[in-house]
Amino acid sequence: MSAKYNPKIIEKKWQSYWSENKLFESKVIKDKEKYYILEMFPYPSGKIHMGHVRNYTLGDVIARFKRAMGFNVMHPMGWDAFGLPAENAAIENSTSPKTWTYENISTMKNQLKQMGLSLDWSRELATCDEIYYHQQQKLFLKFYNDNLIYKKESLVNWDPVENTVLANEQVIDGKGWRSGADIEQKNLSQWFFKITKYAESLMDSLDSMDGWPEKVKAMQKNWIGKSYGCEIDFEVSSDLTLLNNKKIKIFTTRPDTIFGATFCALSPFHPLVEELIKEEKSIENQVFEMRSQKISEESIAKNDKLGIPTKLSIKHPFIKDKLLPVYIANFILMDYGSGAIYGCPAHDQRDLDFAIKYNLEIIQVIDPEDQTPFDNKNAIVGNGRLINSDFLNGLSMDEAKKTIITKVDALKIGKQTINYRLRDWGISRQRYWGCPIPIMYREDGKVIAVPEDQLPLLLPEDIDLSVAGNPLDRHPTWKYTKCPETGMNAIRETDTLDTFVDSAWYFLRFCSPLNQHQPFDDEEMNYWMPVDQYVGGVEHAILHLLYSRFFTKALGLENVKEPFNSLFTQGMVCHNTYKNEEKVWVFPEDVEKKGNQYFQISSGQKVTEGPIESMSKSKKNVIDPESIINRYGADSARWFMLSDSPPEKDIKWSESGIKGAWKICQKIWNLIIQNREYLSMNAASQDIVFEGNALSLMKLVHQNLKSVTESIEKFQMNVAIAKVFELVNAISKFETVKEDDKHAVAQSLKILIRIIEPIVPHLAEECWEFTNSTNSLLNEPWPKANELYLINNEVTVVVQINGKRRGEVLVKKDSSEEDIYNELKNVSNINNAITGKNILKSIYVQNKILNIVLES
RNA sequence: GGGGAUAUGGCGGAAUUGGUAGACGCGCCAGACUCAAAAUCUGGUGCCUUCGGGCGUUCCGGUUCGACUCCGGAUAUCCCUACCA
Repeated sequence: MSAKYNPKIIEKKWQSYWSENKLFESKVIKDKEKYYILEMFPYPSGKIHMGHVRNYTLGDVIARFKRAMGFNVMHPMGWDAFGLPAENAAIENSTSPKTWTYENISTMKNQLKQMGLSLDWSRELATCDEIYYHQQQKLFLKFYNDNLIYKKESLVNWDPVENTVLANEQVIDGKGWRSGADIEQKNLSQWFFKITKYAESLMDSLDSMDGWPEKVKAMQKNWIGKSYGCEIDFEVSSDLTLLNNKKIKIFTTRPDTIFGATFCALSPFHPLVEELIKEEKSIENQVFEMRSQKISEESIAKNDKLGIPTKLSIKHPFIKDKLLPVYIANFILMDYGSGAIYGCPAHDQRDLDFAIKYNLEIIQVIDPEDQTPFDNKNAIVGNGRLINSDFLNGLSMDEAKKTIITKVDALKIGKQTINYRLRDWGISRQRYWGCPIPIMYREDGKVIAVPEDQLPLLLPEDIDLSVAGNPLDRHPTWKYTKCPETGMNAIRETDTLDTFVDSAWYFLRFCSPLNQHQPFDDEEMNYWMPVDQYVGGVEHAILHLLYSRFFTKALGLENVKEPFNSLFTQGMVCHNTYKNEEKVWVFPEDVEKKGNQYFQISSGQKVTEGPIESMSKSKKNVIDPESIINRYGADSARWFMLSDSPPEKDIKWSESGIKGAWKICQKIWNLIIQNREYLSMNAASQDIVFEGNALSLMKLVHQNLKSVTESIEKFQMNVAIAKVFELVNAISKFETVKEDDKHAVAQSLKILIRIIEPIVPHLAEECWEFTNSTNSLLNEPWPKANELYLINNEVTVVVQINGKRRGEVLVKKDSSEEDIYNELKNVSNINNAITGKNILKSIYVQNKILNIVLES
């Protein structure tokens, strides 16, 4: 027991103690209420970063708090361990993805342990563990048999140099991020999860998910993008006999504008275009060019609207002999609606731009409510009544929509439809370091699922990554196999699964991570699921969270309809950025301030301060958690992560912030040291009736205890920290005069120690030792604020005149309005203000406020 | 273009949900200790003031005895999404 606060020593000591006594290992206890707290598991990139520190500290506070509140807490941790960076790193460092990944896991696990997190490491899993992806392959087969997986041709970004598919974010300005090659659009046969089958259900349950931030729910709703509309078949009229009388199905959310339709536009990927090319060779090149144009996301928005005229027309269903010309247009998406639209230029800006460019007819069919005249430049999109529309004239837009839908339905040329923006989830990746897909292609062309008893289908380890392309595809033996039924030759699927598949069910696996026979044990799963609190970054608001919800629904679990009861999305960790004279980013540690100017220490160059941005390696504005823990200790780092900003908002890393955290840790330690003999006093102090200063202290302590408890429950950790500060300051200033005072201090300190444990667990444990308690701190229940100290016999009532604060009076609790007026006679300025005036009204809120309204 | 969020001192941020605006921290100022500095401790700190007060939660308006909080409008910033028919 040294008198100096030494986090290095005490943090090690308690981490070993917790681990040796397996204090955070969890198991099913039937008659105890469970609490499953989960933070998004990390990708093992090498080292933990400040974002992890914040995320996991937040989760840990909740885990430790709930534990103290008497819950049976499960708080597991694992690794999102498959993925492309491992392949790249393996090439750079001439190692294997597997070695690289497991080495990183070991480093990062060690770092997480140094943070003092109350994690149940006995449940640790990595998605690249054979035991994990074995079970995942079984899930794949289940979904395959349930018809939730299918294969189809799909466009991908193809890097011709690396021989591989790239994700959208790996395509920068139309070029591959590594090779710099022009990226092509290639049609590849790929596997898909039928997530769209659950679009309705995924949408519906959002409304009842009260524990989720509105923001995230809104993002998911937009992503699913439900819209009501109408499909209408148009008959083709053409000189090309092969295409004449064919049908084009269009989707529209504005069937009311059908009389304003003046052209039809097809996606360049529309099946009819394929046929058209055969007939109309002259447009083939134009179509190919248009197809290849869709490369980078940003360039799409800037693209002009282009159309290729065709020899086709479609017949207007309600205007006899009216033909609408058919164009192939670059702004029509094949995978939304039916890949074909009719254009109504007067009431859609895109259609109008297109019509102007190609000199097409423009017919106004909505007379807007605000009577704005149509200027032929700005489409009228607001509400109004129908004009120029035959039998629809005079109707409102809603009435017109209904009328048309009824009509096309009766004519059997269309129907009302619901359309979703959500698309099926493409899960094929032409990559090595991922879960192999248990499928083979037999020589007779049949697709065969690998039987369950032949799983796991393991990744080969003798691979060659030095050549571009997928090593599984090039492997000399791996992909060759035989059909288990017929013995015919077969070739394995060489694509692996998207890593989002791995993370779409890991929360289920945590319930029984060692189970060799099934993905999860039903009994354990039914006890622990759903996750009570999920904590992670908002960047996963859509994909990961939607996929996880889809998996949970697709598994058809009886008792679990949604995986995450509550979701908390924490903000990012930001930091100053600096650039030197060469416009090169400079590490903050390499910057010193002299006067008003910044200089780079290593080069002596002048440095300019850039904007505060989220920590990222590329901008070099990162702070290494490990060095912070070495210098200040994990408790200080934890404290700072919680103290400065509300958890949902971004926090700015600052030297003064971490120093402040260090200071308060030290202050608490010194406070305990100074009063240690009181802490070990053995009197039955609970029964003491405190008076005077001691009573005031107890009141403050219990009020703050209540606030801290409520703040943690509301995730307002910064407020909880503020209340702890008040507590520490009050106890520090308290002077022990009488014997009872010592007991008041002892009780206060014990409460203090207990409630800081979720925040600074090592410090708290070390302090708790002074109490000589037989109960270890972790088993000490969360204290409950004593009602006795929460009640005040005297209250301050604020007195307002005409709504403005003019003074206050200290009165007995529950005093009447009359009592207040009596007291006011002694308050000169108020008394002066009201004497001789006519009191119009007097509003009195007991124990709070008296507002006197005077005649002016 | 569509959707969402936010706006409070020099700074990060509180405010029991309509009832003392600015808790707590940082910074700053003053003092104590010190030969001195660091550290620590004590006190002060929204703005203006003729010391009576006046003004203050982005701006304009409304509801109310009373508005940071509710309603209408404007501005700014941020995030998501993006030719979704």
